[in-house]
Amino acid sequence: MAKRPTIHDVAAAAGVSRGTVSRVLNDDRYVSPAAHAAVRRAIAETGYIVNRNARSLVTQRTGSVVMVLSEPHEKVFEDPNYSTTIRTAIRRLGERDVSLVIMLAGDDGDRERVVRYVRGGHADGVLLMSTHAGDPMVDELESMRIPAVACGAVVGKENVIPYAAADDREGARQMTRYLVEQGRRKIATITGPMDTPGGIQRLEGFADVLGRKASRKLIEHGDWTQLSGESAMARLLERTPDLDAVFVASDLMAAGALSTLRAAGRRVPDDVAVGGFDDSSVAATTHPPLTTIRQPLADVAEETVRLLLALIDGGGPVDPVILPTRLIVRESA
Amino acid sequence: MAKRPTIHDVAAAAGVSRGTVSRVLNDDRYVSPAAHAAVRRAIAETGYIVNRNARSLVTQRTGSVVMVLSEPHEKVFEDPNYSTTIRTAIRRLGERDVSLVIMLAGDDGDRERVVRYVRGGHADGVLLMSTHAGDPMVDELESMRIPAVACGAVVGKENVIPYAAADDREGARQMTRYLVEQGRRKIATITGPMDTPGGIQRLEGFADVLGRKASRKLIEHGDWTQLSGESAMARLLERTPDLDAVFVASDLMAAGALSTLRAAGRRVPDDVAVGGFDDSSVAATTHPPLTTIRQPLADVAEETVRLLLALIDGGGPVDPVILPTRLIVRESA
DNA sequence: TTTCAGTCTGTGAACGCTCCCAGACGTTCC
DNA sequence: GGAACGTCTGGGAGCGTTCACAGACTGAAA
Repeated sequence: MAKRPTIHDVAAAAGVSRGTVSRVLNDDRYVSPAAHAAVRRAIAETGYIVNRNARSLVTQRTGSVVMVLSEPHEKVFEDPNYSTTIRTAIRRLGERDVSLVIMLAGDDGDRERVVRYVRGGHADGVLLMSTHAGDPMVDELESMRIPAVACGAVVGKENVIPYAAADDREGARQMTRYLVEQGRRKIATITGPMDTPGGIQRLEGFADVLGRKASRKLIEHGDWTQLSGESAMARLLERTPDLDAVFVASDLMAAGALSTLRAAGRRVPDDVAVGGFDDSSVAATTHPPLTTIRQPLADVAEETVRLLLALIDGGGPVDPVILPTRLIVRESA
Repeated sequence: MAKRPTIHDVAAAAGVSRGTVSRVLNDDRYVSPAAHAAVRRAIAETGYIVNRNARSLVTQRTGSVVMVLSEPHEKVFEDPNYSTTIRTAIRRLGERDVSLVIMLAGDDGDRERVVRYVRGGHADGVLLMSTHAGDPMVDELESMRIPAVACGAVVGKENVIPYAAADDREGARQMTRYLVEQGRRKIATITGPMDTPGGIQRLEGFADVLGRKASRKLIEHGDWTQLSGESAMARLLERTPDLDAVFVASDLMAAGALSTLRAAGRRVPDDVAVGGFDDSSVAATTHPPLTTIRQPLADVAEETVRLLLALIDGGGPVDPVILPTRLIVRESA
């Protein structure tokens, strides 16, 4: 790679000093129109690009943000929701010339690496994804005072880590109410992990509507994966063969539930109605297509990024943002 | 954030000079066991972490790699294959303490940003994903002499940008041969975009087996999306209503083709056999489950990263790697 | 003893930027 | 006419590293 022009070269070409070039670069006031023009021209002529390392060295700002994915390696990304979030984040951050570094936090080694990375001052902010309750990494990040926000609440840290999220609880209520309205009488649910907000709150919403009818026998837990949906459904069927509906806390698990039901010879929705959650891409491809709850994922991602940028820009504390969900009726319920 | 210890502090704590600390940090020879131990202890005591910016400033190495996703924004990540690649890349790079920055290159503005980023020296290497033929960004990157590899060949640059890929052509042959062996007589195909290696080579493999029987009338093009699979299938059915099999160049498009076939009242596989490609997660959830070609995606990703690291480490030119595919028989064919 | 090679250490000089200060210019106002 | 202020500019210092070099200390060979 050829030697790149430095701020010195630009200054020389423009006939001004480093200081002046730096001022126009950083949009400072106090630079004359003539100098401004000369510098702009010199920048274009020399093809100058500021060296972020040198800049970071003195400003202590890096111009990058790290997204931390707290899933065991084999599960990361299985959920298509990640995609939307990552895409949105990259785009919005990119507009501000902030770059996105992605790190995995699936095991202790990973988490230590994340902490070291952040402690090393390599990121201006942290974007937490699917962080589980009680994760010690969060405490460490917290103690460093680095701007951090979560996409979806961090259970137990709702008041210390700001977040944007869909209204999981109300979404679950919408679906449960719908199943009730459809005349279903024995409604079961497959929840997500109970250390995630989606796991907890979607179950709460379910219970809100059903009250005492939401008995322990009608509740099974999964871990968001398709496979876990299959086995949870199997357990439910065994315990309560006469159930006539199931609210599954994610589309992917619902896809798993569907295959178990099919294998067991139950017709969907005739014998058993199935409701999903997410309205992810799988929802349309299952057979029958899933009736589900749409989360405004792109909006959640946008808001998360907005919160983080606000935090980085040093505005005071920011408030969590909760966005409404919507029932999407297809054929499974 | 509290003031972080510098190499100076470590040197003072260990009773040696900056130089010696730097030497143990960079695993240089010529440092006495006593000094080495003292420095190690001082590092632990002070909680010292090297400042990458300062280091990069002098070494011209950044310790990060940028992955460039060349899809229009709305399509990025629709293909679940991305996930595997990203996950693998993060993991393998992480082991070497190299971090991964992800950038989108969906429009001209994006591509310019990527070029600026790389020209700015912010990455030690570039990992190209789904780059389309004739992309001017590639020429620019090439002219900068930055280590670059592609995950899947860059059409037209096969000899200048090293890559790792699945054996698309042979995979297509495997599927086509299988359809022929099953007694199918009128076999159509839905290809990917003809400026991508998967688009081109899977069609070539198809033609390899069918010879002159692969007539223009039996070929339709999609753009990897589910929707494009639906419409391509519709066009095929209209033109050749009596086709009895279709090889679709991706599972996602195959899912689209399946719904079109279902809507048209064709039974799969009885009336029409459908073969996919990728063995991505959708393959198992379609109805019926897709017979498809498994790509060793994780291996491809591993190899891509390996190539890039080799290039960065300054070994001479590296050779492309092509990995074998495998037929997975399910129910659609 | 001198010479030499090998090991180990400290130090000044970069790397490319921003920040801060001093100073040169106007103006405007008393 | 000079004080006071706002605008604009240049240059030194410093951010935290690595690198190259010089020098000190060994032990072995001449």
